[in-house]
Amino acid sequence: MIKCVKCGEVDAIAKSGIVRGKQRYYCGKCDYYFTLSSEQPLTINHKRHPATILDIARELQISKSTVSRALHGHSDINEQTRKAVLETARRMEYQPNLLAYGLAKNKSMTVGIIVPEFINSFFPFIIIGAQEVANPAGYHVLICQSNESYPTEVANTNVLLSSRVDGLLVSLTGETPNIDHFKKFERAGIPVVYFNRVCKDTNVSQVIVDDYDGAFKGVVHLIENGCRRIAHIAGPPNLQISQNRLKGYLDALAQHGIEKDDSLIVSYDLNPQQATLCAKQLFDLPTPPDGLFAVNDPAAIAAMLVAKERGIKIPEELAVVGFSNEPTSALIEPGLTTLAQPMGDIGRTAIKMLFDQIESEDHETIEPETRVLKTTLIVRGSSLKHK
Amino acid sequence: MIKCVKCGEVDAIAKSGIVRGKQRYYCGKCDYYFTLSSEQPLTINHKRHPATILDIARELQISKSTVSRALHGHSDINEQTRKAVLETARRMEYQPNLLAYGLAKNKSMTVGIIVPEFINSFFPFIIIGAQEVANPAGYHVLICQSNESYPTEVANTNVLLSSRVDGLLVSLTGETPNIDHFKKFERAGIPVVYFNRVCKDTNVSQVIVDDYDGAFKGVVHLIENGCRRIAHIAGPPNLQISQNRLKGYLDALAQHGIEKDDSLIVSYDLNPQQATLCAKQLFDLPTPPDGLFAVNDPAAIAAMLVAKERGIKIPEELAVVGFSNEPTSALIEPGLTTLAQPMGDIGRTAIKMLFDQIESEDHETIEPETRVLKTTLIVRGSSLKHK
DNA sequence: CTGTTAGCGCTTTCAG
DNA sequence: CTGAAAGCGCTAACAG
Repeated sequence: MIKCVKCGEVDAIAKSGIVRGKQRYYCGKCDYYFTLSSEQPLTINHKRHPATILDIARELQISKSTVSRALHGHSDINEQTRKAVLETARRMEYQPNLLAYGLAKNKSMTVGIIVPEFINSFFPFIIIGAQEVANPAGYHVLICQSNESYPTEVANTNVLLSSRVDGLLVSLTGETPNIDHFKKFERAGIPVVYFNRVCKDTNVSQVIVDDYDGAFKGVVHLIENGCRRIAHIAGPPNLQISQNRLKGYLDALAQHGIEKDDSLIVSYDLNPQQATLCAKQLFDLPTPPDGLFAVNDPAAIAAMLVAKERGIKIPEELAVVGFSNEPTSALIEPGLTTLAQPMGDIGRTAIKMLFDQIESEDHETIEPETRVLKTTLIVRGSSLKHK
Repeated sequence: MIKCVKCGEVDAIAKSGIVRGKQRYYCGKCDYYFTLSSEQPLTINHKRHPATILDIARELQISKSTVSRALHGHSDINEQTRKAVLETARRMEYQPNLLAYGLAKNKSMTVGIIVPEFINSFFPFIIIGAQEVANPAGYHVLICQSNESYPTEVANTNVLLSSRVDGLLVSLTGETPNIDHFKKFERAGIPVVYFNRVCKDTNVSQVIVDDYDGAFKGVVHLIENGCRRIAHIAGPPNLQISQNRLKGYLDALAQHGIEKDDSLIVSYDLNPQQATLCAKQLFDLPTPPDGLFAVNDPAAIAAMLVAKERGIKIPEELAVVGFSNEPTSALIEPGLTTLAQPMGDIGRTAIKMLFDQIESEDHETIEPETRVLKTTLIVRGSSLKHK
């Protein structure tokens, strides 16, 4: 309710245009034009209730539809009105209620991302890449950790479904047997892009690196450095990365006339302790390996620690190659030779593909696509026998 | 012929009255009541529209309030009705719409957490601790990265305000000059708990470690190992951790009769590259240090790399102590002596304090509290001159 | 024990 | 260019 600043009248007050971004009023009783100075205390009590568009509307004596339009820079809006709304919003510390927005638009402006863990730097780098694209577009990223546990991954999908995410990025756990739990998203019309740890299912969008090629390059590098008995700490068999890296390893051996020795291939479930056990098992072999290709850096590093403990000299007695180029690989001694993955690119590419699907009116029309990025062999001390 | 919808039995089926106009059946084999409507194909089209309580209500010919009550295990509900609702919900793949729930209850079941970065493992471990408490309580954690940038931190606060988080956990950036931007939460009645990187403001709830004590212990350890010229790579002056660790360093020196030398104290803005520069500056001194206490592990490790590059022997010519016990500290060579922080505990404690405030009806009544956790000196090779 | 009704804050036709 | 009104999915009195 507006009160004339001159005579105090409340009934005979009419709006009379907007000047300098402020609503001007006219008092019919004392024939006086005035604007409400911004010094006036606002009527909201933030304690009870954050400012809403209705508060702004009331303050300005306009409708909330107009406020909504002004806030979104709708074209059909008077410039003065727009300014006044924006100014009042600022003064009231108005923050749009994303819950209400999401409910009305059926769009949460949030994308989910499920990663197996974020203690190592690999997934954080990917998440950062994804956020670099998402945030400027006005989207938030809801990060879930499956903790390498299949049930947790399933639970995560339900959380994200409840949060009504507009899209989902996933890297599977080492024990995920199938992707049935992601079919729910498909049914709900929510696009999903898999990255890094994907499943056999080819009918999905995914971003991966050329694991076969990377593994091949890594193992060839070991062979060229004189290794003949090359062991492999492999990943869980359900993951494509494990299968492809194993294949790259095997093909590199075959192509160089080295016979495959099954006792040199041990499987690791991505659990750090198990990597240590795998390494011990390999070093306990009657004829221990002179080279090691591990499915990832943490496993390679765990093996290096075991080797050091046992006095096995790296790289002289054992040359080691990892996968991913975790920052730690450059810090340990000797430095770990590894296959660098473009982590930021993986995140950016994956979320761009996701946005393509989100933005396309009809998600069906987008063909599932597999984007394959390249790895780079980073040579460090752990593999250079002759030097 | 009637078939049990649960176990498929056909013989042990009996009629069991009529509920809401439908013939109800009872399966004696699996002790289950059902009506035939459940056999009918569901009417929802998930593509257009995920199941809502209204869909369940229509299917069961009951009101949506009843569905709501059944779903939340409200006591005043018929057990049979509850079961029917739950079963239908399952069949319809019903997922509660958190946006609608939040709007209605004015509670998003989400707490925000702002961390400066999550490439190092320190903050991830804290986040995991927080999630361990939050998830079982039905809360989600919305993770924001301020990226050590004050403007980004301010932007993050607005995002979280819009998301209507029920509470906030924050660790400040190295350049945050004040906490005015968090006052918005106070005004909105949203509790905030600061952790690790806090501000001078004592009138807030916070979880920190005893930085002074940790630094003191670390520096005394260096002195006891024969260091006399101990340098300090200090953190940004706006942070309490920097001030307190510096103070611990200074007091340890004073208490052992070692005079303070300002040229041995260099300040670092938490930017990795700058740590390297700081180290170089110290090693370029006419009389270089024989000991180094760094405000955190990344700085200590950066300094160790510079030292190695220059052929400075660690620990013989330079003993090093870091802070936090990042996993990498155990992997580099020599191992980095450091002050372990109970990261999981920090996260768990902080979010418990937050929940205490969220759950208390009147947030005002909770007195701001500062919880101080202990650090532990982890001695590794980087500091053991006599061995 | 269950149904009715009125919002929560925002968007979005549809009329002016 | 602006307003009125309906509705997004859910909760919460208030009646029965």
